[in-house]
Amino acid sequence: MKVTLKDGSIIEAEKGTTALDIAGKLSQGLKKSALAAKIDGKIVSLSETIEKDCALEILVFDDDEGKYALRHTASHVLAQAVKRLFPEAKLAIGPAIENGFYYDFDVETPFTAEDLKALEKEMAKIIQENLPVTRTELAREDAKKLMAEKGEDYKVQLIDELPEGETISFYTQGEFTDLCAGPHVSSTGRVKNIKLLRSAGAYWKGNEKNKMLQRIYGTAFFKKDALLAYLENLREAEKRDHNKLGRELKYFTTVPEVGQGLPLIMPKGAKVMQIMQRFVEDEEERRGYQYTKTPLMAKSDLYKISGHWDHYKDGMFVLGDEEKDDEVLALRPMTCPFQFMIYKASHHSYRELPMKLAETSTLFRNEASGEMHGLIRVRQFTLSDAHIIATPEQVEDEFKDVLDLINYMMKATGLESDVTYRFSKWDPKKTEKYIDNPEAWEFSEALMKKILDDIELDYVEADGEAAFYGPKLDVQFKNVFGKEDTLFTIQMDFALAEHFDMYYVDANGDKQRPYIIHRASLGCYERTLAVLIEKYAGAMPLWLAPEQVRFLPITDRALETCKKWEEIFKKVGVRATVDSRSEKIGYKIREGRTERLPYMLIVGDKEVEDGNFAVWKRGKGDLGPQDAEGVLKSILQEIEDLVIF
RNA sequence: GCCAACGUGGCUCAGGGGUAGAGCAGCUGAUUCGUAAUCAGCAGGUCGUGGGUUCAAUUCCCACCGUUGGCUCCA
Repeated sequence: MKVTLKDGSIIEAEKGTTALDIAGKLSQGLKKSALAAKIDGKIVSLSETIEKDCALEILVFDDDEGKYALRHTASHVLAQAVKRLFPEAKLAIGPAIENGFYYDFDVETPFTAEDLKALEKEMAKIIQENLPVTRTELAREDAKKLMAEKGEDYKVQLIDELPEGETISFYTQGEFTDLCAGPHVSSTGRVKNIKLLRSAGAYWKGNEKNKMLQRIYGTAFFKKDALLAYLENLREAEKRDHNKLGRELKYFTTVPEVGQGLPLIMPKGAKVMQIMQRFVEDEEERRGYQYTKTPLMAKSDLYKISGHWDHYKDGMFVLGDEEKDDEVLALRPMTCPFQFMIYKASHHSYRELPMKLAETSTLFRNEASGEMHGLIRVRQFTLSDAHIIATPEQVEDEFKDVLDLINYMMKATGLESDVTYRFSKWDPKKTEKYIDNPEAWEFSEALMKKILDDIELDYVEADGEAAFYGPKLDVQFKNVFGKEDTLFTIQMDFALAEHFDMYYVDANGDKQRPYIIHRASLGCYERTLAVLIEKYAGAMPLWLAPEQVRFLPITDRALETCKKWEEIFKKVGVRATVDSRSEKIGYKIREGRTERLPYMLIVGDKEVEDGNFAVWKRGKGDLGPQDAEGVLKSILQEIEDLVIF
């Protein structure tokens, strides 16, 4: 029997040898670090026997599949520990996920921090016991019977939902058996380094109508050092949390009297937002966008036309009572219907298209209380919003132009390497969530896919993430906790032009329906600010820094010179201040460092005399004395280089 | 909205059934200093809010509000 290895070499093996045996033949080291195998492209456990010629790859922890196998087994070890300590717990599901694993349990009382510690100890024991993990297959009825006997109602339900003809497999380690497709590592001893991170509630099958189960999150690594490094990383990342750092650095605050999800943006935060807004508005006007200013609220009539009343009412702040009042108003959750009314206020020729209407738009969404998070999920936010009304022929180019604009914004803010793209599609099963027009969905999703493939964008597809009126391309960013949020979005809309009866007159004098692209360019400013704080750990890029330069006089004798230069810097547009307090220079520098100032220019008797600044630069430290005018010029140059490229 | 943890001066935190403490920040004064904290003094809290238990509650119990991590939802 011939087995082809990853490097193309072929070795002879007897029928019935296992993947692990072959790993051992190759090297003892590989045998030790092997976690799973890939046979003819299929991921399997190492205990899998090989019966015919095949291609074999031994997977280790550095391979994603190896990682998943190890962490998947770790989740079984957790479940086994839970069963030992809490025999009444019912098992739900327990997959490996990015950076770790979780397992959902149905228990009477939620797990406490002490429970997690005890479970971790028990898991260490199970790992110590080094129980072999073995696979068995059962017929559907036998599988159901086995799980029903054990009282595992959720597993019975899972078996019922498996498609006809599917192999039903179980994995057993010691006294513990779990329904599972695998693959797993060969024994519990391979799991080695585990850490339980937290417990949290989670709905069975992710549906809020179902029972809430208790989920335990954990992680596992092959090497202890890697686990420790990962935990250290988590702690480091949390220090960058915008919700902590943004408050510490006085970018924003919240007070109970104002309310949840309603942050108060402080001068530093407002300055960064203002800089971004000016940048966005200038750039968009250059690209042919026209700015509008529309009301923050409207009668319910408007939202009824757009469909928001039917699809989005729960998310809106409604002023008044539909039963009692003649007129019911609502704060706007979106800008589109308002700008559509502007479009409709006059007749349009195809010659005027594409028409690009932009607005720096404040929106209101009544998020549920548990959903608010710092500046990332709020109830009022300001979006650099726009709607492009175009002929069908123009849609493709316009879509590409929007992507180009977004790219430019991401380069300017330095976020381009931190984002991923998500092609958000509808879900035909969720009819209540989406406009019912299957052909239009199929058509617009196909069009969008063509554009994305055309420009060779690297994206993932996500079902059920579309807007109610059409598919989207979302630009996603992960926060310090690894949670993903949308930063920018481009949405294809085939429905609202119809709802609003928008049209243009074509070359033949006939009325035609335009296409509409909804898009946000620098996302919403609150969220973008949060993302920037996290990415830069509060050290804003020079062009966005609320305070770019601070002059530090060493003695009061240098104060006049500092004030004179402050005026000059301000005149040419550099945001500069003077720290005029009678404190020691070390104290002022320490404070400037904690505030992440990009530049501190220190002026003492020597500098006054020589016309120099002693330059302190963020990330570089003391650069020594430099010619004052030269410093100003180089700072101006540096700012320009960051924005124009 | 659901599951859980948490809530003590502006911030970080200690304490704990007999009405509260530290450091930083603030204020006042002194110091004029060369690259991460000068010294001294002063002031600041009805311990998130409201109920209950108790002779007595900031501490124990309940509700609400808020914060945090998940779930659901979403820019």
